[in-house]
Amino acid sequence: MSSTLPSTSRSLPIALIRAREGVMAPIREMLTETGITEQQWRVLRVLSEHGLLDTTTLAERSSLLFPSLTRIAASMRDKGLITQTRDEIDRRRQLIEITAAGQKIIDDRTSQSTQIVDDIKTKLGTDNYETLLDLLGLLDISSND
Amino acid sequence: MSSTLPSTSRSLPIALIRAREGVMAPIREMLTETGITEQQWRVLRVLSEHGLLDTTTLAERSSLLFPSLTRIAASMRDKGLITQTRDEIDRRRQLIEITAAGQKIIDDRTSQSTQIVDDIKTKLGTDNYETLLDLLGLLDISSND
DNA sequence: ATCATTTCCTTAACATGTTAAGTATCGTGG
DNA sequence: CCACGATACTTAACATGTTAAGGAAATGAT
Repeated sequence: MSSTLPSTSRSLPIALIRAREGVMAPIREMLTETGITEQQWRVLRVLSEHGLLDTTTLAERSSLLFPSLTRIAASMRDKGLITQTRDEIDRRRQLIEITAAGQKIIDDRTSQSTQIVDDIKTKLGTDNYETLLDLLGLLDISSND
Repeated sequence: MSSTLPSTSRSLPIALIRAREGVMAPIREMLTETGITEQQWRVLRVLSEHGLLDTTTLAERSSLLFPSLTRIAASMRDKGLITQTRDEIDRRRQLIEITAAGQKIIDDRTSQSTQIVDDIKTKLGTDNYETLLDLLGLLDISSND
């Protein structure tokens, strides 16, 4: 007779939103100075880590939906942060690569970004931090079990 | 000299996004049948739990930004899910209340919603589930420590 | 080769996230 | 009572989330 929903104060979706907000607040603050958005930062991070990528792979690795990435990539191209080229073998594919200007943003902010993450680890404790990442991984659809 | 960012595959913000996506997917599926969005569902949940609320409190409890709630409330009013009245004491305040039609949505979906949450608990194990909520709470700014 | 299907991406439309500016009301010191 | 700042919301503007439809290139069966 489970006729009552759990209190919203103990709701997992809401807890995830609030935790994300807590984590992103200092990062967003940093990015405001840089003039890029959180999503653009994610794209730069992935491109910096993996090099040349097609749009599908990039969308997956940066956890962006395809239509969002289309717009974001166009904006980043206009800003000179990435280049878009067509795959000559499979002309449906688009290949995206980070530019020197894009890489410079990463380089300039790496130290600051690392500090923010360290602060969070300290706040939670390293063990808890790792536990949290593991538990979140269990909820991830794309890494199915 | 921490000159390298953590791999994006072990990034907390991205893990939070993906976990949220995993949790919300079945809920969103349920809500599609109902014809309301995830945020509207949250508003209904909070109103059902707490009764009459002013906009500020409602925004906070449903984890929505004020401008978003303004739009969402207007849309929900037009759908007949809530009522908006002005506070006669403090005429700046707006009081929002769930309607019978809104409550019916909650009632109709409570069982299904509970089942979804139970599935997640089972997937993680109850202990892990509680641990996860606790850890997420530590990241929440609004519940500062 | 040709047509249907699939794959990769773009566009469109609407809702929300986010920041900033604007409006109306309240409370307070002078 | 009045000017002032604070509070509670609204609007605006732009970026993203989300779903659906569309377009172009590859693939496979005939």
